[in-house]
Amino acid sequence: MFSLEPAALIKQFPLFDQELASFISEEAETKTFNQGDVLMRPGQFFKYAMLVVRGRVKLFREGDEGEEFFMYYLEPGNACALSMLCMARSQSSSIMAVAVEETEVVMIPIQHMDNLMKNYPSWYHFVIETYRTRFEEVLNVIDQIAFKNMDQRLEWYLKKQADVLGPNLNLTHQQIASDINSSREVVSRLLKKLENNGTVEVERNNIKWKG
Amino acid sequence: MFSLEPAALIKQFPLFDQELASFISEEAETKTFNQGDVLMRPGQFFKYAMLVVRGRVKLFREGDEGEEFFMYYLEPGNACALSMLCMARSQSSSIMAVAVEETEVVMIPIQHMDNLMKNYPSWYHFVIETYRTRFEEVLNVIDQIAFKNMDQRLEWYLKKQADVLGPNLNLTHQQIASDINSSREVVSRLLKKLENNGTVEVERNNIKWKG
DNA sequence: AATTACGTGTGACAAATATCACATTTGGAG
DNA sequence: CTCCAAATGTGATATTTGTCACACGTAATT
Repeated sequence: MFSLEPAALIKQFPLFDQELASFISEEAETKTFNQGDVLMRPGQFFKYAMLVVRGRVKLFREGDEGEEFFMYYLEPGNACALSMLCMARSQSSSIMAVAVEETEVVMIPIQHMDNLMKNYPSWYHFVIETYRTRFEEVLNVIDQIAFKNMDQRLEWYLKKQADVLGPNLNLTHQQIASDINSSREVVSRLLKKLENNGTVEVERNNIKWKG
Repeated sequence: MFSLEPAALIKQFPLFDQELASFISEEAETKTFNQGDVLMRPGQFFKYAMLVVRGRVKLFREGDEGEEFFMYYLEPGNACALSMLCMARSQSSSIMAVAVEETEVVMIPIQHMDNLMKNYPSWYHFVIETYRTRFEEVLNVIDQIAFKNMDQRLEWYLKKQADVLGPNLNLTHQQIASDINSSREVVSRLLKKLENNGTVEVERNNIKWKG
């Protein structure tokens, strides 16, 4: 469990200064999500800015026929950029966020945003940094799907997974195919190629990244 | 030519209030770019937040082999989100911005950002709105290239162009192909289909959108 | 041990898109 | 007008990716 102490906040969010951490400690709550819980769905309205302090959240785009296209993970120390972007007008978003393990989130009611922006410069820097990182991430996704073939995209995907989840990836080929919007057979074949390369080792329900 | 009067600013940027417009009027400059001028290139550092007041700027992602993948246009009243995101740390960006016609831009030196954020709530709302719009735009791009076939992507592309440039699009098939990362022949064939549909009329150097 | 569900492997084929080679049209420059 | 360069049209073919049908292996269950 995460304690909403200023010191703990600063440890998770090094950009925060003392005053900001104190304020959030006073005004925010934490909430725990179970694996599979939805933090954000298309059309939802935001009441809180959400900062991850434990666990892991998967962000993906939903296609018209229910395809789930993986975009990125939020880890402890990350904030959900969308929850901060949309708050100003409680706009709807078009992206799904799901906890992939038990996940704890600091929830800051959106009515504090103006105050935070105005009186806590370190909050503003944190927000900017959050936007910047996510924007960059999304641009990288575009690079991949616009310019690269499946084999490169698969490799990039596995690398990104390994960066976050560690080198042992408990994924079925079907899950991967869904995340990169391909098909199981294609993924199986490409994985075999990567295995011959020495880039991965493939077992049932497990892929070991050796890049 | 754009006059940096508060009233003119508010007309272009309705979210601005009087104080903000006065401040910008005092501290910013305008700069005119000719057609083809580069406003932003990968790796460049930002000294100004840039607000478009006249003309039109094309934003696109560059592939490793020089492909140019179209993302969106900035029109009068829009700001370059990247120029605001990166300023905080003068980060490098990985996206190109080129004027497609003579374009005038209000340049606000980045050293004013903290002050603007702190003391001008309408600035902060404008920034949030800018981010939100651009993020949404980029997510739509991902939708298209992740889930749609070329014919749908072409149609979407033409519609987006027509929304900005009007129904008469002075584009060659080659330019379109480059913008959607396809090839001229494919674009020609798909355009013919759309013409049979009644969605467009195709002439040399000109496509009339009738969606 | 037999059964079952699930994950994976594989070949044949289909569809979408890219590429190549070359023909044809069109508008403008001389 | 003539000619040239640019833009477009078109068929043949290659490549990439998706789909289908079914075989096989493995782990859990009865």
